[in-house]
Amino acid sequence: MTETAPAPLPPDLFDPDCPVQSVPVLGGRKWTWRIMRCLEGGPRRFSELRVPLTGITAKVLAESLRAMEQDGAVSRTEYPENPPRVEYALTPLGRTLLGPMDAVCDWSRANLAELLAAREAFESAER
Amino acid sequence: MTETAPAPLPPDLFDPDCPVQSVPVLGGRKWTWRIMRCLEGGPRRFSELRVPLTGITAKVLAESLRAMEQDGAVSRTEYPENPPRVEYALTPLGRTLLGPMDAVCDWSRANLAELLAAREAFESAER
DNA sequence: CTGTATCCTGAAAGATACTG
DNA sequence: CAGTATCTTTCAGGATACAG
Repeated sequence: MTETAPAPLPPDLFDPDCPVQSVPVLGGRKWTWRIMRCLEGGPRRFSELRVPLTGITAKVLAESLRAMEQDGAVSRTEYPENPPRVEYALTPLGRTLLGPMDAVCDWSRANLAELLAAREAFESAER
Repeated sequence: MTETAPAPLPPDLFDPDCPVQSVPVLGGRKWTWRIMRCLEGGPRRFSELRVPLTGITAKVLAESLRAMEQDGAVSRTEYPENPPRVEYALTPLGRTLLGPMDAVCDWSRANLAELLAAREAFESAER
């Protein structure tokens, strides 16, 4: 058995219809992770979100929030006042995502140095 | 204390230089998660990867692999044979990412139904 | 077999101006 | 305050052909 027998592949995960492919809420959007973090501490208004999310435009924030609302991770509450007030908050479903997100964030922090070193080494090797 | 005092925001995570912002390896790419999974069982050749990754083009696979190699998550070993053989494998660093990835994948599987329901409810409410 | 070289498309993001 | 309406930019991704 010295032959390199190809190890078996995981069964699912490879058809386009697999749940994980939709990697919901996180799907390719740039700001979703940070928005989730901003809402972690409680409900926030539109303008309150814009402050910590440096550089985000109103348009992109509105689009992102609507996508997250659509996926059931964020709720939007409109108060019929003047001037208008709207509050965004994590739903119970959204909160359950914080744990898995932490796992990835912690990994990023813990391995950032090694990762940057790898990038530098790659640069050096290429030239 | 009936006033809605804005809860404090997490300290970091919001400046553009924060480690987590680079969310390495995963950064916005469409195929990285699946490629990681394909390599989980052991080293694989370029053409072996193309099979389970239905629909990926050679160009995109090559680009993705190079990005992952650059981040130190994947190693590339070239064998000077004819015809040429190249094997890709997860590095030790890459392997440590599998755990956090599992957390998100498991979440996706566990909450897919609720998520799809939320999308339908959103559709209904909009019209 | 393992890629690269072009060209093209589409979706997200950014800039700017304006509205209820 | 909380967005929308346009327009432009950017870049990952896809299609196809070709190369070492």
